[in-house]
Amino acid sequence: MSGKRRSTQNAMRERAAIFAALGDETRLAVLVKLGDRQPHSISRLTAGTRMSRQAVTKHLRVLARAGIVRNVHLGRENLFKLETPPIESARDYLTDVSRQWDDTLARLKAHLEK
Amino acid sequence: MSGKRRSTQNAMRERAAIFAALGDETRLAVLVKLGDRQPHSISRLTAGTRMSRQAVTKHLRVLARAGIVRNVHLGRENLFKLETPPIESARDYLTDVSRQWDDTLARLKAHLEK
DNA sequence: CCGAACAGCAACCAGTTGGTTGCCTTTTAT
DNA sequence: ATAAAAGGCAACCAACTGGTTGCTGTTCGG
Repeated sequence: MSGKRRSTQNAMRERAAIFAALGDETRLAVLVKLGDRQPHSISRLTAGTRMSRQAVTKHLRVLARAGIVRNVHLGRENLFKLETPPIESARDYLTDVSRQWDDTLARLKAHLEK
Repeated sequence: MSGKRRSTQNAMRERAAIFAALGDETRLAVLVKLGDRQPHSISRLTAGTRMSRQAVTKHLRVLARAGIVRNVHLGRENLFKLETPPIESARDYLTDVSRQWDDTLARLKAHLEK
């Protein structure tokens, strides 16, 4: 059915968005800072960065759109924290791509040994 | 030492390049086609793509520069095949990021904050 | 209450990306 | 020997990205 095809294409697009979000050095640096699982304010994430606060804000928005990060407003601060599920999904996808051939072989073998 | 810091930054840049290369829907589609571990010619990869051959060529070059794909000229054909090590390295990095505060991250953070 | 800290919005800019088309070279097949 | 298949190269284009600056609004601390 074409419904299935569309859903896989959507999944594809989401994955591409996740990888694209990860495909920037400064965003990876932000993720490393968020790796302590604590919410960080934008100013905090900007400190020591040689970049403007707005630049960091834009990067955070990219990460948020990809679902890699989630934000919560607390008082005058906007706190961001790491969201692991999409990252894990992307990781699983990479395993699939690099193992496709092996999987096919394994399935074949299992079928033959039945 | 700042030599170590530079090396982690280089690793960072390489990873960003890999993720950036993966961050495009049509490139992911190419990778899926290459998932059978067999070398494919550019024309073959273009077939059924609604895209021009040159567009596919550009995408392949992006993947090649990231080390995800390797090409070999055979006669008049240019054959591309999947190269798994960088993909696996990227996957491992994602596991590190999503894992709770493991020591790889701790070391990375220490170096970046120095 | 008032200044400073935190942040959003908009405009703008240069460089990169993703794609096209046109033309040329090399290799294969008949 | 020659036409078709495979692909490289260059120019060009629109759209997106990553970054800046300037200004405004809100919330906290003294």
